[in-house]
Amino acid sequence: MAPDVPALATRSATPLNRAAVVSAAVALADREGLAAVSMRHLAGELGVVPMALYKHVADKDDLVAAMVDLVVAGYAAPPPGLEWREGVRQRVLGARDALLEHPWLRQAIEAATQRTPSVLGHMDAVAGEFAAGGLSYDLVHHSMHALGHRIWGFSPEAFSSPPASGAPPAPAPPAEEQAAMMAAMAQRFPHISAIAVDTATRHPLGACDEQFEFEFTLDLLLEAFARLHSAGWSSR
Amino acid sequence: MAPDVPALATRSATPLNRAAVVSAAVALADREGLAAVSMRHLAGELGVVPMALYKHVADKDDLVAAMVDLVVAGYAAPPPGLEWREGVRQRVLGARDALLEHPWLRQAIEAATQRTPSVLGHMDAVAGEFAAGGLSYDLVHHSMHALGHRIWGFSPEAFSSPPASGAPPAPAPPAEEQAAMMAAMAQRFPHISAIAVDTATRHPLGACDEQFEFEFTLDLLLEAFARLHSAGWSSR
DNA sequence: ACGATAGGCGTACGCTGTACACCATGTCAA
DNA sequence: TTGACATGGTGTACAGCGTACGCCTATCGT
Repeated sequence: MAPDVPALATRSATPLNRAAVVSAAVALADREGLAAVSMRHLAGELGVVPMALYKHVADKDDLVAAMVDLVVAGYAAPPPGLEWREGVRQRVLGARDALLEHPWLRQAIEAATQRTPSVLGHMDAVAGEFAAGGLSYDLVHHSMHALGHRIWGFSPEAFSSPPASGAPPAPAPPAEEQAAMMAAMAQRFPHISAIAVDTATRHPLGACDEQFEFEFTLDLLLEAFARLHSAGWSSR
Repeated sequence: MAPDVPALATRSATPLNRAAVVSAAVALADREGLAAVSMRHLAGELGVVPMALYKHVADKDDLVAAMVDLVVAGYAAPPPGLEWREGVRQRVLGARDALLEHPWLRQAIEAATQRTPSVLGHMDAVAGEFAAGGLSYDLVHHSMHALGHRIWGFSPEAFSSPPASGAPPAPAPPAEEQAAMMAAMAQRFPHISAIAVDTATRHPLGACDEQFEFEFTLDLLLEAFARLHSAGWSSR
Protein backbone atom coordinates (compact mmCIF):
# COMPACT_ATOMS: atom_id res chain seq x y z
CA MET A 1 0.00 0.00 0.00
CA ALA A 2 0.98 3.60 -0.53
CA PRO A 3 1.04 5.57 2.71
CA ASP A 4 1.30 8.98 1.14
CA VAL A 5 -1.06 11.96 1.12
CA PRO A 6 -4.36 11.85 3.02
CA ALA A 7 -7.27 10.42 1.12
CA LEU A 8 -9.95 13.07 0.90
CA ALA A 9 -8.89 16.45 2.08
CA THR A 10 -6.69 18.71 0.04
CA ARG A 11 -3.37 18.94 1.78
CA SER A 12 -0.75 21.02 0.07
CA ALA A 13 2.94 20.36 0.50
CA THR A 14 3.82 23.83 1.77
CA PRO A 15 2.79 24.56 5.36
CA LEU A 16 -0.25 26.61 6.22
CA ASN A 17 -0.12 30.30 6.96
CA ARG A 18 -2.59 32.75 8.39
CA ALA A 19 -3.72 34.08 5.03
CA ALA A 20 -4.42 30.59 3.74
CA VAL A 21 -6.41 29.70 6.83
CA VAL A 22 -8.48 32.87 6.68
CA SER A 23 -9.21 32.69 2.98
CA ALA A 24 -10.16 29.03 3.32
CA ALA A 25 -12.54 30.07 6.07
CA VAL A 26 -14.04 32.71 3.81
CA ALA A 27 -14.48 30.19 1.02
CA LEU A 28 -16.06 27.73 3.42
CA ALA A 29 -18.45 30.37 4.72
CA ASP A 30 -19.34 31.35 1.17
CA ARG A 31 -20.12 27.74 0.39
CA GLU A 32 -21.80 26.46 3.55
CA GLY A 33 -22.54 29.49 5.70
CA LEU A 34 -20.89 30.93 8.78
CA ALA A 35 -22.30 28.26 11.08
CA ALA A 36 -20.31 25.66 9.14
CA VAL A 37 -17.08 27.43 9.96
CA SER A 38 -16.04 25.51 13.03
CA MET A 39 -12.42 24.93 13.87
CA ARG A 40 -12.88 21.22 13.32
CA HIS A 41 -14.66 21.56 9.99
CA LEU A 42 -12.24 24.15 8.68
CA ALA A 43 -9.29 22.05 9.76
CA GLY A 44 -10.72 19.04 7.99
CA GLU A 45 -11.15 21.16 4.89
CA LEU A 46 -7.45 21.99 5.03
CA GLY A 47 -6.44 18.41 5.67
CA VAL A 48 -5.17 19.25 9.09
CA VAL A 49 -5.98 18.53 12.70
CA PRO A 50 -8.12 21.18 14.48
CA MET A 51 -5.47 22.34 16.89
CA ALA A 52 -3.12 23.11 14.02
CA LEU A 53 -5.18 26.19 13.23
CA TYR A 54 -4.28 27.71 16.56
CA LYS A 55 -0.75 28.18 15.31
CA HIS A 56 -2.17 30.77 12.89
CA VAL A 57 -5.15 32.34 14.65
CA ALA A 58 -5.46 33.20 18.31
CA ASP A 59 -8.98 31.81 18.67
CA LYS A 60 -12.29 31.65 16.88
CA ASP A 61 -13.02 35.34 17.46
CA ASP A 62 -9.72 36.20 15.87
CA LEU A 63 -10.55 34.02 12.89
CA VAL A 64 -13.92 35.62 12.31
CA ALA A 65 -12.47 39.09 12.69
CA ALA A 66 -9.80 38.20 10.15
CA MET A 67 -12.47 36.94 7.76
CA VAL A 68 -14.31 40.24 8.02
CA ASP A 69 -11.08 42.12 7.66
CA LEU A 70 -10.18 40.26 4.50
CA VAL A 71 -13.46 41.00 2.79
CA VAL A 72 -13.63 44.60 3.95
CA ALA A 73 -10.11 45.16 2.65
CA GLY A 74 -11.46 44.33 -0.80
CA TYR A 75 -14.17 46.99 -0.81
CA ALA A 76 -14.16 48.98 -4.01
CA ALA A 77 -12.85 52.51 -3.53
CA PRO A 78 -14.49 55.19 -5.64
CA PRO A 79 -12.33 57.68 -7.55
CA PRO A 80 -11.32 60.70 -5.50
CA GLY A 81 -12.87 64.08 -6.09
CA LEU A 82 -16.48 63.01 -6.11
CA GLU A 83 -19.16 65.21 -4.69
CA TRP A 84 -19.50 64.07 -1.08
CA ARG A 85 -22.95 62.51 -1.35
CA GLU A 86 -21.82 60.50 -4.33
CA GLY A 87 -18.64 59.47 -2.54
CA VAL A 88 -20.51 58.18 0.50
CA ARG A 89 -23.07 56.57 -1.73
CA GLN A 90 -20.51 54.69 -3.75
CA ARG A 91 -18.60 53.49 -0.73
CA VAL A 92 -21.72 52.24 0.96
CA LEU A 93 -22.98 50.56 -2.17
CA GLY A 94 -19.55 49.04 -2.61
CA ALA A 95 -19.86 47.53 0.84
CA ARG A 96 -23.27 46.25 -0.13
CA ASP A 97 -21.82 44.55 -3.19
CA ALA A 98 -19.36 42.67 -1.03
CA LEU A 99 -22.18 41.75 1.31
CA LEU A 100 -24.17 40.23 -1.52
CA GLU A 101 -21.18 38.14 -2.48
CA HIS A 102 -20.59 36.99 1.11
CA PRO A 103 -23.98 36.62 2.76
CA TRP A 104 -22.41 35.54 6.07
CA LEU A 105 -20.67 38.91 6.36
CA ARG A 106 -23.59 40.62 8.03
CA GLN A 107 -23.73 38.08 10.81
CA ALA A 108 -19.97 38.17 11.22
CA ILE A 109 -19.95 41.95 11.47
CA GLU A 110 -22.79 41.95 13.96
CA ALA A 111 -21.03 39.36 16.09
CA ALA A 112 -17.63 41.01 15.81
CA THR A 113 -15.97 42.07 19.01
CA GLN A 114 -12.98 43.81 17.48
CA ARG A 115 -12.41 46.66 15.06
CA THR A 116 -9.70 45.44 12.71
CA PRO A 117 -7.60 47.75 10.52
CA SER A 118 -9.62 47.29 7.35
CA VAL A 119 -12.80 47.86 9.29
CA LEU A 120 -11.49 51.05 10.81
CA GLY A 121 -10.20 51.98 7.39
CA HIS A 122 -13.60 51.71 5.82
CA MET A 123 -15.19 53.77 8.57
CA ASP A 124 -12.47 56.33 8.13
CA ALA A 125 -12.89 56.42 4.37
CA VAL A 126 -16.62 57.02 4.68
CA ALA A 127 -15.99 59.74 7.22
CA GLY A 128 -13.47 61.17 4.81
CA GLU A 129 -16.04 61.43 2.05
CA PHE A 130 -18.27 63.45 4.33
CA ALA A 131 -15.40 65.60 5.48
CA ALA A 132 -14.30 66.29 1.92
CA GLY A 133 -17.71 67.87 1.39
CA GLY A 134 -16.98 70.36 4.11
CA LEU A 135 -19.31 68.87 6.71
CA SER A 136 -18.19 69.56 10.24
CA TYR A 137 -16.84 66.55 12.09
CA ASP A 138 -19.64 67.05 14.52
CA LEU A 139 -22.16 66.50 11.77
CA VAL A 140 -20.11 63.69 10.24
CA HIS A 141 -20.11 61.95 13.58
CA HIS A 142 -23.86 62.09 13.96
CA SER A 143 -24.53 61.31 10.35
CA MET A 144 -22.49 58.15 10.60
CA HIS A 145 -24.38 57.18 13.70
CA ALA A 146 -27.55 57.67 11.69
CA LEU A 147 -26.24 55.49 8.92
CA GLY A 148 -25.36 52.84 11.46
CA HIS A 149 -24.78 49.43 9.99
CA ARG A 150 -25.84 50.80 6.66
CA ILE A 151 -22.23 51.70 6.07
CA TRP A 152 -21.66 47.94 5.90
CA GLY A 153 -24.26 47.67 3.20
CA PHE A 154 -27.21 46.38 5.14
CA SER A 155 -30.04 47.94 7.02
CA PRO A 156 -31.33 46.20 10.12
CA GLU A 157 -34.63 45.11 8.73
CA ALA A 158 -37.52 45.05 11.10
CA PHE A 159 -39.56 43.24 8.53
CA SER A 160 -37.53 40.94 6.38
CA SER A 161 -37.79 37.35 7.42
CA PRO A 162 -34.59 35.58 8.46
CA PRO A 163 -32.75 34.05 5.52
CA ALA A 164 -34.98 30.99 5.30
CA SER A 165 -32.35 28.45 6.31
CA GLY A 166 -32.80 25.42 4.10
CA ALA A 167 -36.16 23.70 4.41
CA PRO A 168 -39.34 25.58 5.28
CA PRO A 169 -40.21 25.05 8.95
CA ALA A 170 -43.83 24.29 8.26
CA PRO A 171 -44.39 21.78 5.45
CA ALA A 172 -46.58 24.03 3.29
CA PRO A 173 -49.93 24.32 5.08
CA PRO A 174 -53.00 23.53 2.99
CA ALA A 175 -54.40 26.50 1.10
CA GLU A 176 -57.56 26.46 3.18
CA GLU A 177 -55.69 26.83 6.46
CA GLN A 178 -53.48 29.46 4.90
CA ALA A 179 -56.48 31.55 3.96
CA ALA A 180 -57.83 31.27 7.50
CA MET A 181 -54.43 32.33 8.83
CA MET A 182 -54.44 35.34 6.52
CA ALA A 183 -57.88 36.34 7.69
CA ALA A 184 -56.87 36.03 11.33
CA MET A 185 -53.72 38.04 10.63
CA ALA A 186 -55.74 40.75 8.93
CA GLN A 187 -57.99 41.03 11.92
CA ARG A 188 -55.31 41.00 14.58
CA PHE A 189 -52.72 43.03 12.68
CA PRO A 190 -54.63 45.25 10.30
CA HIS A 191 -51.83 47.66 9.51
CA ILE A 192 -49.11 45.27 8.59
CA SER A 193 -51.63 43.31 6.63
CA ALA A 194 -52.58 46.45 4.79
CA ILE A 195 -48.93 47.02 4.08
CA ALA A 196 -48.63 43.51 2.73
CA VAL A 197 -51.62 44.02 0.49
CA ASP A 198 -50.40 47.38 -0.68
CA THR A 199 -46.98 45.94 -1.42
CA ALA A 200 -48.43 42.98 -3.25
CA THR A 201 -50.37 45.23 -5.57
CA ARG A 202 -47.26 47.25 -6.35
CA HIS A 203 -44.87 44.33 -6.70
CA PRO A 204 -47.02 41.43 -7.81
CA LEU A 205 -44.16 39.08 -8.48
CA GLY A 206 -42.51 38.76 -5.14
CA ALA A 207 -41.42 40.33 -1.93
CA CYS A 208 -40.31 43.93 -1.80
CA ASP A 209 -37.30 45.10 -3.74
CA GLU A 210 -34.52 45.09 -1.20
CA GLN A 211 -32.19 47.12 -3.31
CA PHE A 212 -34.79 49.84 -3.76
CA GLU A 213 -35.54 49.72 -0.07
CA PHE A 214 -31.91 50.17 0.75
CA GLU A 215 -31.32 53.05 -1.60
CA PHE A 216 -34.52 54.74 -0.57
CA THR A 217 -33.36 54.93 3.02
CA LEU A 218 -29.85 55.83 2.09
CA ASP A 219 -30.91 58.73 -0.10
CA LEU A 220 -33.43 59.85 2.45
CA LEU A 221 -30.77 60.12 5.11
CA LEU A 222 -28.26 61.73 2.79
CA GLU A 223 -30.74 64.41 1.87
CA ALA A 224 -31.49 65.05 5.52
CA PHE A 225 -27.78 65.36 6.27
CA ALA A 226 -27.37 67.85 3.45
CA ARG A 227 -30.21 69.94 4.78
CA LEU A 228 -28.69 70.01 8.24
CA HIS A 229 -25.34 70.91 6.80
CA SER A 230 -26.59 73.89 4.83
CA ALA A 231 -28.55 75.03 7.86
CA GLY A 232 -25.35 75.14 9.88
CA TRP A 233 -26.50 72.50 12.31
CA SER A 234 -24.48 71.83 15.46
CA SER A 235 -25.09 69.40 18.28
CA ARG A 236 -25.13 72.13 20.89
CA MET B 1 -31.54 12.70 58.07
CA ALA B 2 -34.31 14.59 56.33
CA PRO B 3 -34.57 13.62 52.66
CA ASP B 4 -36.90 16.41 51.65
CA VAL B 5 -36.47 19.40 49.36
CA PRO B 6 -33.29 19.85 47.31
CA ALA B 7 -30.49 21.67 49.03
CA LEU B 8 -29.67 24.77 47.02
CA ALA B 9 -32.01 25.49 44.20
CA THR B 10 -35.45 26.89 44.73
CA ARG B 11 -37.94 24.18 43.89
CA SER B 12 -41.54 25.10 44.41
CA ALA B 13 -44.19 22.53 45.20
CA THR B 14 -46.42 23.34 42.24
CA PRO B 15 -45.18 22.07 38.89
CA LEU B 16 -43.51 24.30 36.38
CA ASN B 17 -45.34 25.94 33.53
CA ARG B 18 -44.22 27.75 30.44
CA ALA B 19 -44.69 31.22 31.91
CA ALA B 20 -42.59 30.36 34.95
CA VAL B 21 -39.81 28.95 32.79
CA VAL B 22 -39.77 31.96 30.52
CA SER B 23 -39.86 34.56 33.26
CA ALA B 24 -37.10 32.71 35.12
CA ALA B 25 -35.08 32.86 31.93
CA VAL B 26 -35.69 36.59 31.68
CA ALA B 27 -34.63 37.09 35.27
CA LEU B 28 -31.53 35.00 34.69
CA ALA B 29 -30.63 36.98 31.58
CA ASP B 30 -31.16 40.22 33.47
CA ARG B 31 -28.82 39.01 36.18
CA GLU B 32 -26.09 37.18 34.26
CA GLY B 33 -26.57 37.98 30.60
CA LEU B 34 -28.02 36.05 27.70
CA ALA B 35 -25.00 33.81 27.38
CA ALA B 36 -25.70 32.46 30.86
CA VAL B 37 -29.12 31.28 29.77
CA SER B 38 -28.31 27.70 28.90
CA MET B 39 -30.84 24.94 29.34
CA ARG B 40 -28.70 23.38 32.03
CA HIS B 41 -28.11 26.59 33.94
CA LEU B 42 -31.74 27.62 33.77
CA ALA B 43 -32.87 24.18 34.85
CA GLY B 44 -30.51 24.29 37.79
CA GLU B 45 -31.92 27.67 38.70
CA LEU B 46 -35.38 26.12 38.79
CA GLY B 47 -34.25 23.10 40.75
CA VAL B 48 -35.02 20.80 37.91
CA VAL B 49 -33.19 18.55 35.48
CA PRO B 50 -32.38 20.12 32.07
CA MET B 51 -34.67 17.93 30.03
CA ALA B 52 -37.63 18.92 32.16
CA LEU B 53 -37.65 22.29 30.42
CA TYR B 54 -38.45 20.63 27.13
CA LYS B 55 -41.88 19.85 28.45
CA HIS B 56 -42.56 23.59 28.37
CA VAL B 57 -40.52 24.97 25.49
CA ALA B 58 -39.91 23.36 22.14
CA ASP B 59 -36.21 24.15 22.05
CA LYS B 60 -33.77 26.92 22.85
CA ASP B 61 -34.95 29.08 19.96
CA ASP B 62 -38.47 28.84 21.25
CA LEU B 63 -37.30 29.85 24.72
CA VAL B 64 -35.46 32.94 23.48
CA ALA B 65 -38.38 33.94 21.30
CA ALA B 66 -40.67 33.61 24.30
CA MET B 67 -38.32 35.76 26.37
CA VAL B 68 -38.46 38.48 23.72
CA ASP B 69 -42.19 38.09 23.46
CA LEU B 70 -42.64 38.51 27.19
CA VAL B 71 -40.68 41.73 27.35
CA VAL B 72 -42.18 43.19 24.19
CA ALA B 73 -45.65 42.47 25.53
CA GLY B 74 -44.83 44.85 28.35
CA TYR B 75 -44.01 47.82 26.14
CA ALA B 76 -45.74 50.96 27.30
CA ALA B 77 -48.57 52.02 24.98
CA PRO B 78 -49.08 55.75 24.53
CA PRO B 79 -52.57 57.23 24.85
CA PRO B 80 -54.54 57.15 21.60
CA GLY B 81 -55.17 60.28 19.59
CA LEU B 82 -51.62 61.59 19.56
CA GLU B 83 -50.25 63.36 16.53
CA TRP B 84 -48.62 60.60 14.49
CA ARG B 85 -45.03 61.70 14.95
CA GLU B 86 -45.52 61.81 18.66
CA GLY B 87 -47.22 58.44 18.65
CA VAL B 88 -44.36 56.77 16.81
CA ARG B 89 -41.87 58.58 18.95
CA GLN B 90 -43.43 57.44 22.19
CA ARG B 91 -43.75 53.83 21.07
CA VAL B 92 -40.16 53.70 19.94
CA LEU B 93 -38.91 55.37 23.09
CA GLY B 94 -41.03 52.96 25.10
CA ALA B 95 -39.25 50.10 23.39
CA ARG B 96 -35.98 51.77 24.23
CA ASP B 97 -36.93 51.94 27.89
CA ALA B 98 -37.51 48.20 27.97
CA LEU B 99 -34.21 47.69 26.22
CA LEU B 100 -32.37 49.62 28.88
CA GLU B 101 -33.95 47.45 31.53
CA HIS B 102 -33.07 44.23 29.70
CA PRO B 103 -29.72 44.75 28.00
CA TRP B 104 -29.75 41.26 26.52
CA LEU B 105 -32.88 42.10 24.54
CA ARG B 106 -31.02 43.57 21.62
CA GLN B 107 -28.98 40.44 21.08
CA ALA B 108 -32.04 38.27 21.48
CA ILE B 109 -33.98 40.30 18.93
CA GLU B 110 -31.11 40.23 16.47
CA ALA B 111 -30.78 36.48 16.86
CA ALA B 112 -34.50 35.84 16.72
CA THR B 113 -35.72 33.57 13.98
CA GLN B 114 -39.44 33.95 14.64
CA ARG B 115 -41.94 36.79 14.79
CA THR B 116 -44.00 36.13 17.88
CA PRO B 117 -47.41 37.72 18.53
CA SER B 118 -46.17 40.51 20.78
CA VAL B 119 -43.44 41.30 18.31
CA LEU B 120 -45.89 41.48 15.44
CA GLY B 121 -48.16 43.48 17.70
CA HIS B 122 -45.53 46.11 18.33
CA MET B 123 -44.74 46.40 14.64
CA ASP B 124 -48.41 46.71 13.94
CA ALA B 125 -48.91 49.34 16.61
CA VAL B 126 -46.08 51.44 15.22
CA ALA B 127 -47.50 51.08 11.74
CA GLY B 128 -50.84 52.08 13.16
CA GLU B 129 -49.43 55.32 14.53
CA PHE B 130 -48.16 56.22 11.08
CA ALA B 131 -51.42 55.22 9.47
CA ALA B 132 -53.43 57.28 11.93
CA GLY B 133 -51.57 60.29 10.60
CA GLY B 134 -52.89 59.61 7.16
CA LEU B 135 -49.65 58.35 5.66
CA SER B 136 -50.19 55.94 2.82
CA TYR B 137 -49.35 52.34 3.64
CA ASP B 138 -46.80 52.55 0.92
CA LEU B 139 -45.01 55.29 2.78
CA VAL B 140 -45.54 53.59 6.13
CA HIS B 141 -43.93 50.48 4.73
CA HIS B 142 -40.84 52.27 3.55
CA SER B 143 -40.62 54.46 6.59
CA MET B 144 -40.59 51.42 8.84
CA HIS B 145 -37.88 49.91 6.73
CA ALA B 146 -35.95 53.11 7.27
CA LEU B 147 -36.45 52.91 10.97
CA GLY B 148 -35.26 49.33 10.93
CA HIS B 149 -34.26 48.02 14.31
CA ARG B 150 -34.81 51.47 15.70
CA ILE B 151 -38.38 50.46 16.34
CA TRP B 152 -36.90 48.12 18.97
CA GLY B 153 -35.19 51.02 20.60
CA PHE B 154 -31.68 50.62 19.33
CA SER B 155 -29.78 51.80 16.35
CA PRO B 156 -27.16 49.51 14.86
CA GLU B 157 -24.16 51.49 15.87
CA ALA B 158 -21.25 51.48 13.53
CA PHE B 159 -19.15 53.13 16.18
CA SER B 160 -20.07 52.04 19.64
CA SER B 161 -17.73 49.47 21.03
CA PRO B 162 -19.20 46.09 21.97
CA PRO B 163 -20.53 46.04 25.51
CA ALA B 164 -17.14 45.61 27.18
CA SER B 165 -17.73 42.14 28.56
CA GLY B 166 -16.28 42.03 32.05
CA ALA B 167 -12.58 42.69 32.29
CA PRO B 168 -10.75 44.93 29.83
CA PRO B 169 -8.90 42.79 27.25
CA ALA B 170 -5.68 44.76 27.53
CA PRO B 171 -4.53 45.42 31.10
CA ALA B 172 -4.34 49.20 30.82
CA PRO B 173 -1.34 50.00 28.62
CA PRO B 174 1.18 52.48 30.04
CA ALA B 175 0.36 56.10 29.28
CA GLU B 176 3.42 56.44 27.09
CA GLU B 177 2.39 53.61 24.79
CA GLN B 178 -1.14 54.91 24.78
CA ALA B 179 0.01 58.28 23.50
CA ALA B 180 2.02 56.59 20.75
CA MET B 181 -1.05 54.57 19.81
CA MET B 182 -3.13 57.71 19.63
CA ALA B 183 -0.57 59.37 17.39
CA ALA B 184 -0.45 56.35 15.10
CA MET B 185 -4.24 56.28 14.99
CA ALA B 186 -4.38 59.95 14.12
CA GLN B 187 -2.03 59.42 11.23
CA ARG B 188 -3.63 56.31 9.82
CA PHE B 189 -7.25 57.26 10.52
CA PRO B 190 -7.36 61.05 10.50
CA HIS B 191 -11.08 61.44 10.15
CA ILE B 192 -12.29 59.22 12.92
CA SER B 193 -9.59 60.66 15.11
CA ALA B 194 -10.86 64.12 14.29
CA ILE B 195 -14.32 62.97 15.24
CA ALA B 196 -13.02 61.66 18.52
CA VAL B 197 -11.29 64.92 19.24
CA ASP B 198 -14.31 66.94 18.25
CA THR B 199 -16.53 64.82 20.42
CA ALA B 200 -14.18 65.03 23.35
CA THR B 201 -14.23 68.81 23.23
CA ARG B 202 -18.01 68.84 23.18
CA HIS B 203 -18.55 66.15 25.79
CA PRO B 204 -15.51 66.34 28.02
CA LEU B 205 -16.79 63.92 30.60
CA GLY B 206 -17.25 60.74 28.64
CA ALA B 207 -18.27 59.02 25.47
CA CYS B 208 -21.04 60.41 23.35
CA ASP B 209 -24.55 60.75 24.67
CA GLU B 210 -26.30 57.68 23.37
CA GLN B 211 -29.71 58.98 24.16
CA PHE B 212 -29.10 62.16 22.22
CA GLU B 213 -27.66 60.16 19.38
CA PHE B 214 -30.71 58.00 19.28
CA GLU B 215 -33.21 60.82 19.34
CA PHE B 216 -31.23 62.81 16.80
CA THR B 217 -31.53 60.05 14.25
CA LEU B 218 -35.10 59.31 15.13
CA ASP B 219 -36.20 62.91 14.71
CA LEU B 220 -34.18 63.26 11.55
CA LEU B 221 -35.96 60.35 9.97
CA LEU B 222 -39.35 61.40 11.20
CA GLU B 223 -38.92 64.82 9.66
CA ALA B 224 -37.87 63.27 6.38
CA PHE B 225 -40.93 61.03 6.41
CA ALA B 226 -43.18 64.02 7.03
CA ARG B 227 -41.66 65.86 4.12
CA LEU B 228 -42.22 62.92 1.81
CA HIS B 229 -45.76 62.59 3.01
CA SER B 230 -46.70 66.18 2.35
CA ALA B 231 -45.05 65.96 -1.06
CA GLY B 232 -47.34 63.07 -1.95
CA TRP B 233 -44.48 60.63 -2.34
CA SER B 234 -45.12 57.22 -3.83
CA SER B 235 -42.75 54.38 -4.54
CA ARG B 236 -43.63 54.28 -8.23
C1' DA C 1 26.93 19.84 14.34
C1' DC C 2 23.52 21.69 17.23
C1' DG C 3 20.03 24.09 19.63
C1' DA C 4 16.02 26.92 18.59
C1' DT C 5 11.93 27.53 16.45
C1' DA C 6 7.76 26.65 13.59
C1' DG C 7 4.13 23.89 12.69
C1' DG C 8 1.37 19.78 12.81
C1' DC C 9 -0.57 15.85 16.05
C1' DG C 10 -3.17 13.54 19.90
C1' DT C 11 -5.47 13.54 23.92
C1' DA C 12 -8.58 15.40 27.05
C1' DC C 13 -11.90 18.55 29.44
C1' DG C 14 -15.93 21.02 30.07
C1' DC C 15 -19.52 22.92 27.88
C1' DT C 16 -23.59 23.02 24.68
C1' DG C 17 -28.46 21.38 22.77
C1' DT C 18 -31.36 17.59 22.73
C1' DA C 19 -33.10 12.57 21.40
C1' DC C 20 -35.03 8.68 23.79
C1' DA C 21 -36.70 5.74 27.28
C1' DC C 22 -38.56 5.46 31.80
C1' DC C 23 -41.49 6.40 35.73
C1' DA C 24 -44.57 8.92 39.11
C1' DT C 25 -48.67 11.29 39.57
C1' DG C 26 -53.42 13.17 38.80
C1' DT C 27 -57.75 12.81 36.06
C1' DC C 28 -61.50 10.68 34.00
C1' DA C 29 -64.44 6.80 31.91
C1' DA C 30 -66.19 2.41 32.39
C1' DT D 1 -63.17 0.64 42.01
C1' DT D 2 -60.26 0.03 38.15
C1' DG D 3 -57.83 0.76 34.25
C1' DA D 4 -56.41 4.09 30.52
C1' DC D 5 -54.30 8.14 29.64
C1' DA D 6 -52.12 12.64 29.87
C1' DT D 7 -48.83 15.55 32.37
C1' DG D 8 -44.38 16.42 33.88
C1' DG D 9 -39.91 15.35 36.05
C1' DT D 10 -35.70 11.93 35.59
C1' DG D 11 -31.52 9.61 33.75
C1' DT D 12 -28.62 8.35 30.29
C1' DA D 13 -26.40 9.19 26.10
C1' DC D 14 -24.59 11.36 21.89
C1' DA D 15 -22.58 14.48 18.82
C1' DG D 16 -20.66 18.73 18.43
C1' DC D 17 -18.22 22.82 20.07
C1' DG D 18 -13.75 25.74 21.57
C1' DT D 19 -9.43 25.05 23.28
C1' DA D 20 -5.57 23.94 27.07
C1' DC D 21 -1.52 21.13 27.22
C1' DG D 22 2.18 18.23 25.86
C1' DC D 23 4.76 15.78 22.26
C1' DC D 24 7.19 15.12 17.97
C1' DT D 25 9.51 16.36 13.67
C1' DA D 26 11.49 19.08 10.07
C1' DT D 27 13.82 23.20 9.01
C1' DC D 28 17.20 26.90 9.71
C1' DG D 29 20.77 30.18 11.58
C1' DT D 30 24.90 30.01 13.86
